[in-house]
Amino acid sequence: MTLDTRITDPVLLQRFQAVAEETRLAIVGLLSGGERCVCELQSELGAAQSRLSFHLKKLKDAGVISHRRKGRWIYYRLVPEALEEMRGVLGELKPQQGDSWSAGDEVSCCR
Amino acid sequence: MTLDTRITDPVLLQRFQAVAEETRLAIVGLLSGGERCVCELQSELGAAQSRLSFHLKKLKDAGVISHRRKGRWIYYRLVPEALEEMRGVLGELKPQQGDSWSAGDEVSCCR
DNA sequence: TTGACTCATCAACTTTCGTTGATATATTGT
DNA sequence: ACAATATATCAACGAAAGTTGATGAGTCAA
Repeated sequence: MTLDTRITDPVLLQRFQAVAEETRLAIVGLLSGGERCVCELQSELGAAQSRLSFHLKKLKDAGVISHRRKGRWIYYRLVPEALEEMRGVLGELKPQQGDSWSAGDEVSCCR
Repeated sequence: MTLDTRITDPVLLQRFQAVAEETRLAIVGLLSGGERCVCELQSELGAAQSRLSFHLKKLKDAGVISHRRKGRWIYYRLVPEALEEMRGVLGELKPQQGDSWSAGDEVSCCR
């Protein structure tokens, strides 16, 4: 699949949006140490339960995390494939050879 | 530097925020094909000049793109180091060994 | 079944973000 | 110096996102 196709994928955008928030980036950081239940995240982040739930939903809807119930608790964990997808796209974004600053002699662009 | 240090870096967050918007992600996609001036982006994206300028500023403030003036035109291009930084953090986020779903026999988390 | 516990959802509110149109600044050609 | 062009900035507005407190729904133990 081309970069152009991948970068216009709404799901990709949704994933970047999911991660691009302070609390959610912190959540993702914590989950990289292994799965956690909400109450653990709650104490580790010092965030209200309602607020945490809101952010977990964003991450889950974007496919960045998944969850499973274990008794009363719900454990969240990262979805490596989602992170890999973002990583992959970022990796394709490097400018080509010859796109250097010092070149500076292209044709003018407008009109 | 530890993952914890990197993931709490405000600049990293700013970079994810910069990229996590439809127009800006499209800009980044276009710039991966080489530098462009604003008027080129304008026609390629069909976006108003003022709007484009707004988004370019976000990307620039986050260090995701840089610019140079060439006569009347200002050319923007990607900053590979910034993309690499994001990529690097995402790469460290993969869960460790033994963090599998089927394990399911950890101690209970709360109280 | 009742109460305690964990988590999700909702409505109201506040804050942040993106858009638009107008204006300002810099550069070039005449 | 002046007009035209390219881009940035600003203020006003609307829309989207985050926060808070209250309530609902599932689970467990007594």
